[in-house]
Amino acid sequence: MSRMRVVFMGTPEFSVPTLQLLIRETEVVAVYTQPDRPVGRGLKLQPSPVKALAQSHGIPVFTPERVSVPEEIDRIRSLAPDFSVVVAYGQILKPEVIGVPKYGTINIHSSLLPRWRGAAPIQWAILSGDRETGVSTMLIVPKLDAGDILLQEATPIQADDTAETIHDRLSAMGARLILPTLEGMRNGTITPRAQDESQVTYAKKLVKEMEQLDWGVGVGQVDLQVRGLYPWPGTRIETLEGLRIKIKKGRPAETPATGNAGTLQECFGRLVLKCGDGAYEILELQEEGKKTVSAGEYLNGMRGRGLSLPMTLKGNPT
RNA sequence: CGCGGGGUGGAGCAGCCUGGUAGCUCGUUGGGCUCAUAACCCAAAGGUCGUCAGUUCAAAUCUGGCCCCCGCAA
Repeated sequence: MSRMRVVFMGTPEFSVPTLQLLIRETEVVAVYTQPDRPVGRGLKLQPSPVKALAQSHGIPVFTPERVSVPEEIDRIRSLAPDFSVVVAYGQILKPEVIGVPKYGTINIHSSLLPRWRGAAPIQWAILSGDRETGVSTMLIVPKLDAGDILLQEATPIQADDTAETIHDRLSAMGARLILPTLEGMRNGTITPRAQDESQVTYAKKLVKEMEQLDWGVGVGQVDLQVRGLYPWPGTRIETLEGLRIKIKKGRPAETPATGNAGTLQECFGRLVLKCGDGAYEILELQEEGKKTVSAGEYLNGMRGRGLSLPMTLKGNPT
């Protein structure tokens, strides 16, 4: 059986496992990714993870600001691809681009569609307290994440899962799903399934401001935010003294804390945040400009600085 | 030249502005108390204060170069 000719479109780390697999099992004739961006301290221009991988395999890489222009469409057409595979590319494809490949343009989306169409499906699944999430392969249509579903695989969201752990898991799961999807589409053994529009939810893009913790909500919701927004944008609290602290890891406390909501306190040697309806134990945190430390280390440092608990947080509960 | 914080015994921090005995909390080791303990008490070990050079009678502290780490922004 001849190897399938694939055009790959993707950009971040999430796309890498799928590209790796495609490079091994198919003929990747071209890779499209976002142009190099200034990234990191010093704002040096950095290639995307996808670009770095493709180049290391000698695959032609294209980084147009807009892929849906005649020049690029002609180029893709000349490559005569069997499929285009799109994984977190970061550009909207026009119908003329979608229509080029012989068997179709396939997308890997990190949710169990029709739930969580949009930009941040992993985070919203956690923030909403979903019991499970997963990946879907689907046909790309001009409407955002609305194409027919091809294959899906689910994974439970555990109590200690964060957006980071789910991201890594779904990234690998997506890669596992791509070959069966392509083969199924080429052989006609997969029947595209329309999304149930009544079940659609949208995962709107995350913004920096979401890091601000509303400590007036319940402990359960605080836990969902800490895990769902980790590692970005994270969860931040600020004390009246002006300490700006990011909660990196935590969990609902085993023992209820006394005192008012919105105070940071020490409780049996543990660092605890009193919320609307209980106490949240902070396990790892990071003060602005400093490195991440465990709660125990942070308490030690506080004593060295002459600071003492409890401390009151800024912000108003809803 | 994007903005900013930091490198001090094993860990996390203070001291630096206003140069002149190395401080705090924890950990480690030994001893004590206790039926017992992650609790408490006593004692001890452990640091060329990132690095190179300069100023000075004297530098963790002031000046300049270099290395490394981190936050923001993207």
